[in-house]
Amino acid sequence: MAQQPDTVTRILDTAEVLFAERGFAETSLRNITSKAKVNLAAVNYHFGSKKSLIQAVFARYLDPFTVRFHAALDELEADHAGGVIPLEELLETMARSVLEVPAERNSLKGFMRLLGLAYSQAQGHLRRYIQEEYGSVFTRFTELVRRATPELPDAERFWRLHFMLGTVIFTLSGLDALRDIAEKDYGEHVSVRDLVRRLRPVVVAAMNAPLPEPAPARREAG
Amino acid sequence: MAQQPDTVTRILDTAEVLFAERGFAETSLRNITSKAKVNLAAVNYHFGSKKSLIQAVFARYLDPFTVRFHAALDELEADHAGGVIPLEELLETMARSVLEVPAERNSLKGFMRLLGLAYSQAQGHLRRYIQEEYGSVFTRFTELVRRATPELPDAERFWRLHFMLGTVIFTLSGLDALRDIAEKDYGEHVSVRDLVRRLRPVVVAAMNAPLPEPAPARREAG
DNA sequence: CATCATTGGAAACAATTGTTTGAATGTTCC
DNA sequence: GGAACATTCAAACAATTGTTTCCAATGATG
Repeated sequence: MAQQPDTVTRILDTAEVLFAERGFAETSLRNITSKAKVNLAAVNYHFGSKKSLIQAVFARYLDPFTVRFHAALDELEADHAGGVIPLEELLETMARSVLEVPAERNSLKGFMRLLGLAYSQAQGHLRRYIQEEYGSVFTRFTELVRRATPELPDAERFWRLHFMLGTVIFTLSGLDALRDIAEKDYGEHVSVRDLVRRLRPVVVAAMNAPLPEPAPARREAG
Repeated sequence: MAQQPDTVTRILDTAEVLFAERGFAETSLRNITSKAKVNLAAVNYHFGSKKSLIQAVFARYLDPFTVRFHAALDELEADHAGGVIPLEELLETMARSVLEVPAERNSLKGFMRLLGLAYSQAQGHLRRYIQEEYGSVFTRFTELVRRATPELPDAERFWRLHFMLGTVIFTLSGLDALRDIAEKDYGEHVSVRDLVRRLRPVVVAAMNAPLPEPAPARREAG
């Protein structure tokens, strides 16, 4: 019989799945511990609190991701030796880094749902935690995007990046439901890699879209 | 002194705000009733259960929205007398309909966050409720989009519409946080209408993006 | 006047929550 | 072996949850 993973890993594995399925508040520690076949107190013993468990679930993905992404960006910058890295390559690199980490554990879908939850579930502590721990890698990325799209006003680029972030997170986090519909209506099985392939031209076109008409002059308050 | 709205309205108003701020599970009935200054039992008396209250909050937006949207589409179809309605006009009409309803109560932001929650918080009953009650409007809309984009394969259009749905919901539901950043970093106050203005060219470009390269032939399983 | 739906208040309900405790067990190292 | 430490376990804790009940007051409707 295969050796059981240790308690900490079992808790993380189970918590990850349940959080992704139901959200944080809707998943009790008893749900987790019973499904993981560990004692209830084990969570507080190993992680201290439910909050910390949530953060630990994210850290297990984001720590290797940031390492990998930084390395990939290093390589990319070396290849272009001080020059500008084209937007397509930046996006490609990001997509590859995001896909690689959870691919090792066949949990891409779960990770995407977690990312979606991190944004949507108001859980203030999580947003703060992610921002503080992993903000720098995104700052680096957006700076490279800035150089790749010099014609875009800063504010416009900021918003478009978040538009695309929404596209990706929303789609991949709701993937199961959407996949069912797509398969039923178009008889087409969709893998995550198919989705990435479909996303590529859409994201590029969106980032390169013409600038919006300028805002109408605001009337002074009477 | 201004006449207090009746109990049902006070509950709905307060629940809407609190749900949008913290999510459904994180908002207790006692939170709602104490802030709304109504008795705890009033919720179960008027709505039956917390689930029904959640659905009622949504219905208060979606009922007038569907009426308005259907009417706007009727008008649009009449204008184009059997012909094809351009994609831009369809999107414009949708945006206008979405904006009009909550604008009357100055609660656009809250409504958007609610929409985001409806998708992200796994709350199965809510998704089912919305799908069953309001699915037909979206079916009608997507059919019109189909005629406006005949060059797109059906599956591709399906995915791109959901990409854009993600863009809009994600952005508008996280609006407060994003707005703070944008205002701090770019000294620019962003209204919802500004966002819609910025979204327009992005969404159009995304829908009209070139088709992705065909999927690589799948190797047969060995 | 009588009837009935609505409000308010307080209390209790049973269930579930995250967390803590203290004893039992296992593991490690001298 | 034995001391020191880490882990597991069942049980209990205090707090909060959605829901129900009972009773009194109110206001509108017939």
